[in-house]
Amino acid sequence: MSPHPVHSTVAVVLQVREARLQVLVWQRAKEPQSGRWTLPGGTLAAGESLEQSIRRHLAAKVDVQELSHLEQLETRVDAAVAPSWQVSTAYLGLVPTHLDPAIPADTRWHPVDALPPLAFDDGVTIERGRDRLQAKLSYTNLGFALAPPEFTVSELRTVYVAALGHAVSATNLQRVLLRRGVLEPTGERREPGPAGGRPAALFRFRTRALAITDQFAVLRPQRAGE
Amino acid sequence: MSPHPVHSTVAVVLQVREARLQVLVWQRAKEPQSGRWTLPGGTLAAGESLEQSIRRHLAAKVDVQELSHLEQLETRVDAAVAPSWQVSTAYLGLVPTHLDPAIPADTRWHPVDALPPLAFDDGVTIERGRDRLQAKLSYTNLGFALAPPEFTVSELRTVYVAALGHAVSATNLQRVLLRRGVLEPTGERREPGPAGGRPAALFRFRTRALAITDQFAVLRPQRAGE
DNA sequence: GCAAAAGTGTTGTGTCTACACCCATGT
DNA sequence: ACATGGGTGTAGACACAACACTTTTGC
Repeated sequence: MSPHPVHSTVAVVLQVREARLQVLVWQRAKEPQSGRWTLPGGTLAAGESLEQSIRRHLAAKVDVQELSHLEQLETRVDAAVAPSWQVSTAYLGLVPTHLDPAIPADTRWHPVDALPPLAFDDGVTIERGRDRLQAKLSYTNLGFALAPPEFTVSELRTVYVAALGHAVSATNLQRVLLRRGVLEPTGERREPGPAGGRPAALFRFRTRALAITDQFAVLRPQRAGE
Repeated sequence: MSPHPVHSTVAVVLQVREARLQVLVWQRAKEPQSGRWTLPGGTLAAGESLEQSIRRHLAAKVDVQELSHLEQLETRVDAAVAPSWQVSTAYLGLVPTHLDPAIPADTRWHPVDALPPLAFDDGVTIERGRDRLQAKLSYTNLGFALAPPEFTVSELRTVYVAALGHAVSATNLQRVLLRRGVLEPTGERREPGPAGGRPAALFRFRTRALAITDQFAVLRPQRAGE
């Protein structure tokens, strides 16, 4: 066993596709765990940061330009990998619905609630990524990372339903996000389809950088006062 | 430069001491950064997990039994350290107020709002640890990790004030934590001091394991319904 | 006119802060 | 009695879910 561990970075890349939250995974051709699916990633090179590393490895799978958000999840020592001693840092990456990145033949999108057999602890890592996404959808503007640049409220609703895994009321979605100043109307409207219906107003996220919009700041006095 | 990085673990150990939130730091005797203060920690050994590693290194500074909470913060590649290539994983550790761990001569507690010159990026790491603590005090029962086993509401209040850095109303603190089922009365009372005053009821945290007590779960329907 | 889809008005509920007031003790 | 510190009652602000209702379109 070498004196220093091999450090690798992996990513849970999530996107809402066909109204389901899906994760990008890659099928191992070689041992160990041949045939099983794993998260994309690879080893850390000298002189690069962890974020540079995961972006470099993902570039082989997805166009990095298409990642609308990337944040670190957790680092752990991988137990089972026999000869080499491995430390890996997991990231969460998000891709907005209007993009359909070209991916290599050995990779595939799988719904996070119907995963194939996974290698190592990747199942746990995916779950952690999904939990993080779900939590941040509630108290930040992270929706921008899943949604296209412009959308109607009901389009945004299907994204939230897929990501959160429960029903979401379009009425309340619109009101919450407008009240918090997360969405703004573009002024344009989407013309109705052949079935008719009132034309829908188009919205966009006011900013496309992560911001906390619901300070769960209990116990804080409201009038100034440090 | 070796082919693999050296992996080290460090910890932001926080405790409320003398009504201020303080962090345990250690003064470097050797270059690089001799004389500056750094976070305790050390290199990862083969066969141990990251959590085992940081607990082992901390054992030299603080009795590990006294850590009431330990969670991972962030991993990053340390830039400046000249010859060796370093990756380090930071943890947040908490010590309850009723303990006063014996610490070696080269370590000291420093208030997080009045820090001495720090080596590397340790200032940023400490800030991140404090932010995490402050956020979790709002929506979890993490107060158990700072508070002694039993306490009056006003004692708990001073802990929260020190940790959060802003005024906290004893009235509201009691009500919020009781409503959420975080605290429970022990049934005992604390006799008043020589100045008199009504005797205070004693409370304890109902559980001393981390639990989310305020689901910021906006947009979730209240009647069942997946 | 009628169906379809979007959007608004309104009500009820719960959680929170703030502040007035009451309670139990020592001197 | 009165000072000291602990605890409760209550009102107002706000955010939210739910649901009825109205608006705007196609056929």
